[in-house]
Amino acid sequence: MAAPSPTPIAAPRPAPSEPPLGFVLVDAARLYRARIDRAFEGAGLGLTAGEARTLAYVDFHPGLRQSALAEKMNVEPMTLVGFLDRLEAAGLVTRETDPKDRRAKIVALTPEATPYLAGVLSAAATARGEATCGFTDAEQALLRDLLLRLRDNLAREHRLRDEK
Amino acid sequence: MAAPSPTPIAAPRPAPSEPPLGFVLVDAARLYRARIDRAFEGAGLGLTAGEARTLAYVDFHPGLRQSALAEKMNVEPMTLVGFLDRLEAAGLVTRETDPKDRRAKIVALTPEATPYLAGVLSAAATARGEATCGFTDAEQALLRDLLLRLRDNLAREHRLRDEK
DNA sequence: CTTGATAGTAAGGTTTACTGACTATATTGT
DNA sequence: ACAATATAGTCAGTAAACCTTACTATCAAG
Repeated sequence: MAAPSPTPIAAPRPAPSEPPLGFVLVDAARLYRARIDRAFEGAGLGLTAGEARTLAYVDFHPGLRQSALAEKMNVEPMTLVGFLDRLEAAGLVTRETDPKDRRAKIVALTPEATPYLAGVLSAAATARGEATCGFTDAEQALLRDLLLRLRDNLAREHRLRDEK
Repeated sequence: MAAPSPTPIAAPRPAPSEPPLGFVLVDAARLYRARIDRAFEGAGLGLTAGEARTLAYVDFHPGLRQSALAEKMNVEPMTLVGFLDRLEAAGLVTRETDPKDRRAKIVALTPEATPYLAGVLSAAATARGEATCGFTDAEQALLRDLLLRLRDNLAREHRLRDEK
């Protein structure tokens, strides 16, 4: 066995046997997003995933300024502008000048948004049901908790980098 | 219970208290991808996340045709073409005509790919370590298993839709 | 009242991924 | 044998989501 061949081919890498966590996560998210896009399309809401996400976040966190909303969503303010532009053009949100700071704008849902929001949550629930087929409630909750922790880890880092 | 007030404002929605699973997943994946992109950029590999993912998949599943590789990656064949074009131009993969079917091409890594692959795996490990900061090994494995199941649920559905 | 920070935006680019049309090759029915 | 058809890959064009850079309007402090 002395002087083993230089193994010019097929080095003895540890063979991860399955793709690393990040690949699985990115794959799962891509499929999930595609599924949600289709669900929204089928629901005839005329909303993209990003717009729908914005709508839901405005509902979860009402009365925020754009910058604060962008931070909650972990997107750059400029990314949010595009979403809000389309939602505002569709009459689903308003941008009202903050009386305390006329540079800032407060985002709010219009009454017209209510059925859209319901459609968004319903489509999201459909997609979720399909994705978590075979999951127990406990597993589903566990997955969400793990993802929340992971997201917060990354968001913290992201923010540190921005503030530099 | 008779004739409850019509609650004209602020309907009693169940108040999800936290964003639904799908939103958390998409958020987490976006941050993860951004983190990986930065890691690759910092590593000076000159690869995007998609290209790196392709490289890793070719390594996990050597000798596949493009169509089979695309299916493994859960992307459309056309999406894979772009990744392979750039990887081939960079001299990291080859497309060799399958002797059994001259329409088909077998994707393989070149020797030059080895250090890139190592860099990819290393950058992925760094990002993973940051994302799963505070996770036990068991939690990390659990998360991966849950995501794998979720991904397979969605991939199955995706495939059914395609074959229609 | 100027100097500097902040909120939002306009412009433009990158990555990822899709659909539909096309070419070359293979397979199958008659 | 050969026309009909299916398949593997590709070209072209499109779209979503996100980013960076630079600009305007407003505010806050010296």
